[in-house]
Amino acid sequence: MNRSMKRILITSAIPSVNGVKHLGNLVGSMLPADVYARFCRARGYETLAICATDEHGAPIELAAAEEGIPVSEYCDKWHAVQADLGARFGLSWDHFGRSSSDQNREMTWHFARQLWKNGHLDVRTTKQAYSATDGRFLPDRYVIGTCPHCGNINARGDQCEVCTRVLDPIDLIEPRSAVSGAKDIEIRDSRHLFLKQTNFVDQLRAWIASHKNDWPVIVTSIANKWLDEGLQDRGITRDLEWGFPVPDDIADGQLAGKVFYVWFDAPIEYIGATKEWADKNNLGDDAWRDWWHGDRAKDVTYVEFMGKDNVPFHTIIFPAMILGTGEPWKKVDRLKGFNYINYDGAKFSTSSKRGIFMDGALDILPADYWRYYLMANSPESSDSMFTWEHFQGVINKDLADVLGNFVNRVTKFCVARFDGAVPSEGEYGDDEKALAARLDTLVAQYTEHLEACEFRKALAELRAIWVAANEYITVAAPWTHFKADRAKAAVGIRMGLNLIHLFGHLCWPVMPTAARAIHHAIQNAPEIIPWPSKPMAEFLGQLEPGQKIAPPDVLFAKIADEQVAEWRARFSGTGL
RNA sequence: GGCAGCGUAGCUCAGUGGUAGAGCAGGGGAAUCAUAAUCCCUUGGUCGGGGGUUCAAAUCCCUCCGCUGCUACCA
Repeated sequence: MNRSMKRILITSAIPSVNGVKHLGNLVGSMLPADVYARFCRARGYETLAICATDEHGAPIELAAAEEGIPVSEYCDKWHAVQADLGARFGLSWDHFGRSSSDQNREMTWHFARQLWKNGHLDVRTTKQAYSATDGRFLPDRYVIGTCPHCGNINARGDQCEVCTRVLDPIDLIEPRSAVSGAKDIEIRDSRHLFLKQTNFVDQLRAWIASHKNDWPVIVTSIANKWLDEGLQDRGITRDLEWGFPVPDDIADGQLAGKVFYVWFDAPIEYIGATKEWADKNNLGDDAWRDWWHGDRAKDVTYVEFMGKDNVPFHTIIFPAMILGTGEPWKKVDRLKGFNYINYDGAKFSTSSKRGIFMDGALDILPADYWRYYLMANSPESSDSMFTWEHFQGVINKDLADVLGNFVNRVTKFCVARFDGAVPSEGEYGDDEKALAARLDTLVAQYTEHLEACEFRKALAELRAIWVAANEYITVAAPWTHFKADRAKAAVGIRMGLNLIHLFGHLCWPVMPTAARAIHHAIQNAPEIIPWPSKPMAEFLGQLEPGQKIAPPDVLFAKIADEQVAEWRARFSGTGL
């Protein structure tokens, strides 16, 4: 393994296995992680991109019950669906794991044992709602009753959505089970393990302060808010059937029958999934350590992608767990947190099917349309807004007109006038030199922004590169010069073809399929299309005269007003 | 209620102390290779309201209004 290479470990917040994810889930974690991973591979960095489904927790247990199938079967089914949709969206994970894996169970037990051994876990007795009819403990939010503050008869046990007050199920008047409606709710004592997060406040504060300038504001402000409000020790076990059982050697078996809290084992799955990846590829029992542990992972830069809802778990709880092990685990270096994308003025909603989900998105348009739009408008500094008009405008203008039409006009003209081969006549002159100089700047800026995971800015540069090409071809005007000065026209088309070749390289991290189609117009593309490292003057002069080209079909079809009307109706959700 | 973020052109957003910006949309022109696609020029904003600090404020402080999120058992 070449250890002089830059090494980048990338994780996306792992999506709940529970159903198909919407574009809001995609845009904050999986998609930017993939664009960055592809960029890193294109640059030749040693890259490992990890994601997984999060398969534990009460909602999953209950969803399986609702479908009437065993939880493991439910997870198998939806993991496969999500893996398929991810692949169809071009998400190029090195491994898409499962938090319920054997590897993750071992890793979770290891973390728990270390924390227990080091005195960072407590056994405490808590009051939990129990439904005899359901035969189970109920999470707070699955107990429904009348709010003692405002009288709302459908208040949830964790919080009343009408008066927004935080509740305890004990407070509810006439509590009932959200699962069965049963009214025989009783409060029982239940022992649980607690992570003594308070042991790590100072270390966490210092660590977060050290990232004040390289993490987004949204990330440090959320993390500091938690610290400022005072950390509470956190329960890390639950009264559920489905999950990793607490081993008997922790607390002398006092936790028999309990499982670990989903948020305890979910972040560990980043490591567990790396082990799954190593096992799958027969890399040996210790290969995962090269990314995660001690000196073996010393040269790794670890980058995490997530929506803002996930930030507390990745800045406070998981780091506290890592600190508590007393072991040299890799901690996140760059934490890219995202805000939310709203749909036509309100939130995407999984429960009311409002908004666009990954399967529906692919039903109507290829993945690259979505990838480009979402990254060009990613909610980096604040929540962003999806509207169909805006989406239509961006796709039609940027992709169909500025990029697609450039490829089309140059290749078609080349076929009509130069026999479909790279013309050989003429020499590059001042216009071509000026273009190369301008592109040196734009490509460098595009590269810097991708390196910094500044996706909106990066894609604005990419677009500026396409615009520069259109400006050039307008001035070069080969269609005007063709009759009087064939060599001059040849120079313009040769440059145009080289520009298309450049686009194939530059688009690949964002739009892998379209990038390959663009590159294939000129010549075959390697599996990973490498990042241009040469100066533009050289890169744009590399196509061999006489080489045949192959004009592609329409790369990006325009979106018609009628389609927009149809899609708006289709995706408006069940609430309308 | 508490905390956090946001409020800049018709729309989506940059800009965090030094003469208000981009893309789209709108207006005018050029070109006719191309998916009627491109290129050039251009209209447009008392930077949510008010107060303060400063030689200078979209930017810092205070206050008010509005929107959004979080509030620890939804991930």
